[in-house]
Amino acid sequence: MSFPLLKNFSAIANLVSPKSFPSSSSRQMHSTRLSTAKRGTNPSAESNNPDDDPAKQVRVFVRKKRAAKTVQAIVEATKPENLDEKPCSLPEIEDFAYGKQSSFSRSNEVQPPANWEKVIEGIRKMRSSEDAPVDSMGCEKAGVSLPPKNYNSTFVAYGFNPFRLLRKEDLQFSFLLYCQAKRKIKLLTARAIQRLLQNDLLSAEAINKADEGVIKELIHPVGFYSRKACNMKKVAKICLDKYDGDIPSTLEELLELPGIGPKMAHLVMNVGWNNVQGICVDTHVHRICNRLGWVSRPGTKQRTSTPEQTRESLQLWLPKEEWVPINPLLVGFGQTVCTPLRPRCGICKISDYCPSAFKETPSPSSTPTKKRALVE
DNA sequence: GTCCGGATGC
DNA sequence: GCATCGGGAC
Repeated sequence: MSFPLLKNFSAIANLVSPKSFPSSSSRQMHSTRLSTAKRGTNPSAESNNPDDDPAKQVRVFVRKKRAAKTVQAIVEATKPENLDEKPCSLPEIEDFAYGKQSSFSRSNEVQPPANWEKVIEGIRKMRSSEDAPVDSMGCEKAGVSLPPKNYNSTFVAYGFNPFRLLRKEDLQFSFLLYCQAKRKIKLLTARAIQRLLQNDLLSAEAINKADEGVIKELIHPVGFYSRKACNMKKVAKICLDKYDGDIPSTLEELLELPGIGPKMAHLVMNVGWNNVQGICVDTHVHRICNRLGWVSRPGTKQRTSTPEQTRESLQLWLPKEEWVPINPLLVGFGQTVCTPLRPRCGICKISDYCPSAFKETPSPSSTPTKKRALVE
């Protein structure tokens, strides 16, 4: 089936995942779960106002809670009393105290893993001779070598005319879209952004006015286009209402936007605002750091189970200069050599330093069978 | 047919 | 923890 024409609303409604728009039954479940909290105030009628929807309130509540938790963890880890005991004059810490820059724990208990510099050097060498999708479309590529908030070359790289985007806020917002649309396959993303641009849809204002179905059609080939279109509308509205069409400039506010989690928030902070608060950990960084034995769950030697754990563990020892470049480096490495399935240890030049080298299932057929066996 | 990718709900 | 989202790559 090709992509259906989104002519009528029911077609759209069918496409949108039930999780984005809870069905009446799931809404019922939510209200049951909320019973202790909600029933006392509004026992019977369910209002038509979407803001009164308990399911929505729960989602907002959970999102805020997650955001608060992430921020709290950073704040805790970098409180002066949790850093070195002596008053410290390091610029990073002074900056942190005033909320400017770093949130960098200087815990001296965590020793960097042996040979980590050789590993990074080795990966850099491998990366310079290969070509990974992230090289041609990664956000960092545009950000690192540019002054803050200057995305023009990103757009020029895609054949856009940056001068059509006159206002700084529009650039910021479109950058967020760009990050949201960021995909493995460069052409898909480029075309999606190009189509948005051709329709003058690269500003919060325009997205806010645009029809969701139209946005879906325009970004269609990217993954999760349905939910992304929905989130784009919501983000556009929030950006207009609260940030004057710009995007938020703090981690906490970014995390409150729908569809923006820790990974995206850090990426936007790092590249969009040139304000490094943490490492942007995606599945590649998560997987590779664990394979290398670079990270572990607090107090143990076990692998981390979530990217967030990996981020916290990695930040304990990785020097801050590496916080931004580590992401494109490992993503590229993960796309070409250290692949999720059947890593190519044979061509990997750092396998001598890797405790996981040649240890993961080399046979193509074994993985599905194994998985099935585990499930059953 | 299986994997990918992050956010999210359960 | 695990499924889900959508369609392309393998």
